[in-house]
Amino acid sequence: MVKMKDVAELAGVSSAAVSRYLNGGYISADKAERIKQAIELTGYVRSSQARALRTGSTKLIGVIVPKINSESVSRITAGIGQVLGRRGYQMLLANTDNAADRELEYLDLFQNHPVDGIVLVATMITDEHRRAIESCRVPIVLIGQNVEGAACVYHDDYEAAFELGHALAGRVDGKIAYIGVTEEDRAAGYDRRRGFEAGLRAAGNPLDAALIRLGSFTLDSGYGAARELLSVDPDVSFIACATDTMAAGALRAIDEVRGMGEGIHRVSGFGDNAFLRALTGGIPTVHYGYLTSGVEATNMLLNTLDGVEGESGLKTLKLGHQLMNV
Amino acid sequence: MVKMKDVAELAGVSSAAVSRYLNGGYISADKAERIKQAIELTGYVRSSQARALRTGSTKLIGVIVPKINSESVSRITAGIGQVLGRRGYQMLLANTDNAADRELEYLDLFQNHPVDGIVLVATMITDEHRRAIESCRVPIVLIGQNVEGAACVYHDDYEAAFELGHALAGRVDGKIAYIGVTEEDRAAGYDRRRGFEAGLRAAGNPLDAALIRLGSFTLDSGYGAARELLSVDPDVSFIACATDTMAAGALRAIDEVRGMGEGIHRVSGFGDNAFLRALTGGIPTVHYGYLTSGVEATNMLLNTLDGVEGESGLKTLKLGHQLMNV
DNA sequence: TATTATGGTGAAAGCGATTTCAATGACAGG
DNA sequence: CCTGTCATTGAAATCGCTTTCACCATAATA
Repeated sequence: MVKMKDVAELAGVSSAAVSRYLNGGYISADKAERIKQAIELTGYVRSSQARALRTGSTKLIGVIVPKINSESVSRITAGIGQVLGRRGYQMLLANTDNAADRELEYLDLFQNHPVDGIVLVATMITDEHRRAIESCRVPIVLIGQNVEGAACVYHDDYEAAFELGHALAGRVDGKIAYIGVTEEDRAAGYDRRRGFEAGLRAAGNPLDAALIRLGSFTLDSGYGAARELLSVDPDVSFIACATDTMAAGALRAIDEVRGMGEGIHRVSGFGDNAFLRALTGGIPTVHYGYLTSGVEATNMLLNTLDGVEGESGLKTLKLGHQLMNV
Repeated sequence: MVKMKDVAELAGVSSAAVSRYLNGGYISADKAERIKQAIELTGYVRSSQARALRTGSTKLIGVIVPKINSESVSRITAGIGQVLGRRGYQMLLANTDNAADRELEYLDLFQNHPVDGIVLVATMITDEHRRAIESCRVPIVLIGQNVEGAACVYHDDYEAAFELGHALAGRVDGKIAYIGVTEEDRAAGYDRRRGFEAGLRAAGNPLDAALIRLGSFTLDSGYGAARELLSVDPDVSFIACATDTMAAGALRAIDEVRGMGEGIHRVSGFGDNAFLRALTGGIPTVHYGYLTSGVEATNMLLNTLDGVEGESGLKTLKLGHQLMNV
């Protein structure tokens, strides 16, 4: 492995000069040229490990996600990766498989170890999380939740759910049921349910608390909850879900119990899943710019790290949403 | 930041002793105990950068994927991450967005830089790829393609497509069309099309070459190709696709042109997508153990790196498949 | 002419670990 | 008592880079 010293010798300069050449310090034109040639000749690449040890910066960003194989998360991740690549950073990906404690574990691992910054695609935010975020040694940005005191890029789930509920209230005859997710997930659990309820109520068609069920983000859990709802109360004619994935499960349940329908105006979701859109013609749902949230969050983080002036540093950013098919 | 020397001083030993304690060298019981206490007291964690510089190993694995937001890839990635986490490695994720040149770029970046090994979720394998893989400084495993001379974990797309074609040939009345992907993708493009054609032919119902179209892995491209097929030949009654995603697009096209049907026995795909399964009741498709392929490939790679004896090192591994809904 | 700046330069001091090496004391065998 | 093992030990050398620092020309200023 050719190292800096070799290049320096070949170019007839000191390794300090080579380092300066590489990092843009004082260097005369002719030596710069000789160094450039020597580098090309030897195929030298600098050891990021040595550089990291010396400078303390690794050009690595830790990305913590709750589950990689979900459409929303993988879109966010795509956005993050896009910006990271463009700006010369690399992504250290940690998948917690929805286990909050592994989230903390990685948060720990990352800051003690090699990353310059962290993007946390957040679900549950416990007090322990808040503490860990607070005491984080490197800059950190959250995606998907709005947490006081931390930089966040999020969508207004309450508002979106309110609008969805309000819009739906009038167009559904029969009872509306709701399949949510754990309220520990403030955004997808608490905010969406409360917003939806408030929207229905505002439209004069309040949600029957007996028709609320809890799913676990999966298609199967949506299916199971829907089956139960349909068997408990045959008057249920519409099932609103906290995610499109669960809505797909609910749809299957409805198909099984009631026969195939035209697929729309029987369930609603969140996320505007492409498959659901194509295969059902479009259920009422909320479109979020997932990719954008990854992009925005990452730009924010890197601006702080690179000290880009004029550009905004860490702050909280609310992104817009769009009601679909209502 | 507390360093090894601090721990050593507190414990009244040399830093060499602390290093030995950490790495399992000769150390007496009482000193071990004192070091243990000192570490707990100070909250010392060792700098992976310094360690990496000295040992040359980063405990980082580079993972190159063509696109993160696709079900198959994200399942594979989940499998990779699972093993990596369990075995004390971390994942450096590079998303090439389906650009073959960025694949090469990352291959380069990774081996010059900080990773101990590479998992390449492969699509197109050009000669340049082959050369890059050949000359790779670190161990590398491919997923999804079977390339001579490289360690590969793959599915037998030809065989699966053959079986699918053969099974389908008898049950479809009317013409069968095919939407494939670029044949530069040997597995998903070339093998699937050829296998499917051979299966149909073997069953005495050969594919009309005029009814073959090319998509680009996306739902929309499946939709577009299907629209065209349906307008070109009204006798087309079944559209086989190289991926479930394109099949979903084709299904939407069929729905639009011919009205909603019962959703099955009109298209087929590859990948056994969960949404498709739930929303259509199940189209004929091939189930691959994507997660398993990630797991197997990563275990193989880490076995080589860690020098696990008894366990298999780098080799090529063909995984099974399963026909669904035929 | 006497002083400052100013662009350029290399030697050398780290960054925080791992690992070689020679030295130590204890202890069994002769 | 002497010698050879053997488990332990710390000093010191690296790993490959960045960065300070002192220093040197040369140009600009007084």
